[in-house]
Amino acid sequence: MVTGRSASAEDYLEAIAVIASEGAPVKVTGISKVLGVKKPSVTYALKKLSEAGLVRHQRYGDVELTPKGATIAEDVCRRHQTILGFLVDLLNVDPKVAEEDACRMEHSLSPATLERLEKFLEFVLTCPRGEPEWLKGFNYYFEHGERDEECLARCKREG
Amino acid sequence: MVTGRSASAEDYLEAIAVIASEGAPVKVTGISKVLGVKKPSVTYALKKLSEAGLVRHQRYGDVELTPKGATIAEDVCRRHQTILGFLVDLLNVDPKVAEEDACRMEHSLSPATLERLEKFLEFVLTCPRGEPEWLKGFNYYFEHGERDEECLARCKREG
DNA sequence: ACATTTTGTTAGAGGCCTCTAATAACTCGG
DNA sequence: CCGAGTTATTAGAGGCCTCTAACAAAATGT
Repeated sequence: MVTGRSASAEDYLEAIAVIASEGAPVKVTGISKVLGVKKPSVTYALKKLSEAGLVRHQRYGDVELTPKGATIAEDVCRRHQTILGFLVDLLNVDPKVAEEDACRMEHSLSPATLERLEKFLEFVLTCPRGEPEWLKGFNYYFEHGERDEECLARCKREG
Repeated sequence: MVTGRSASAEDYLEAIAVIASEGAPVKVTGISKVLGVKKPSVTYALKKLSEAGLVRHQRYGDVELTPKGATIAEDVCRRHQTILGFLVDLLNVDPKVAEEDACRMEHSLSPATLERLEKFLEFVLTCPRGEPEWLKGFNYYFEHGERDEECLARCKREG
């Protein structure tokens, strides 16, 4: 974990960032609850992250991200949010499932893919005319197994 | 690994399925090459997978998926293909990067999300009129940071 | 200030997965 | 049939990460 880039390490950094962003002091118990692991696991992780220079923490003290750790944490959060947005706003996946999926997928997204996915979301969702027609079309397609009238008509008209 | 569902286990099952699908006999060396691990790691994995009833393999023999193993392998391959298709055909991510990303992401896609992603791809790419205009629009947007004329015009026309 | 409760740490075990080094079994050309 | 080369396995170590049990420190409240 000295490299600080395992999925587990990213999870810890992310959890610390999230707790800190809520204004609460970051403690072992809090991290433990967020990640659903026992406290000794947190202590172990903090030692590793500390050695890697990503976190500041001394016995019985509160936890703080170093600038390096904060950078990584931000990056992870960004990947998380992007994936979540894609799943929820575009694919219309159930938010709870999407959250779980995002937690797992956030560790395997390359920078190049992240960039394109972000742009994709941005492009689709910030269309000047709001949620594009074809997105409604997709959700209809998913529910009914066939394109809606509007879509078929447009396809024919433009085809 | 007795449950047979770790990322590593899925990788082995997928590799075995891929090699088998090429008509070649599945051997330790082949798996080792596909996954980029040393042969003792393969032997270890095969023992585990065998205990889990996902693979048939005896000392110095060829490897075979059990029906249960084959089902999982197919599922992994399907997730892989779907993600790859999304990254390459829709996001236009570099195929090499996309392949690597797919290899990592394939392990973290829930059934619900997979289903929606498949439908999404299908909807977009099998549009009766071929590659939709807005996909070209996205690629233009990605390159230039702003929407192309066609897109803006349409937005205005329909907005 | 002291006993109780909460919080955090250490110690030690164990699973997963990989590696290297050494050994064993298989395969083939001669 | 046999020896060389290939292929596969075993043995053993080690990293990562988690857990439980036991203990230590800190915080709380009366």
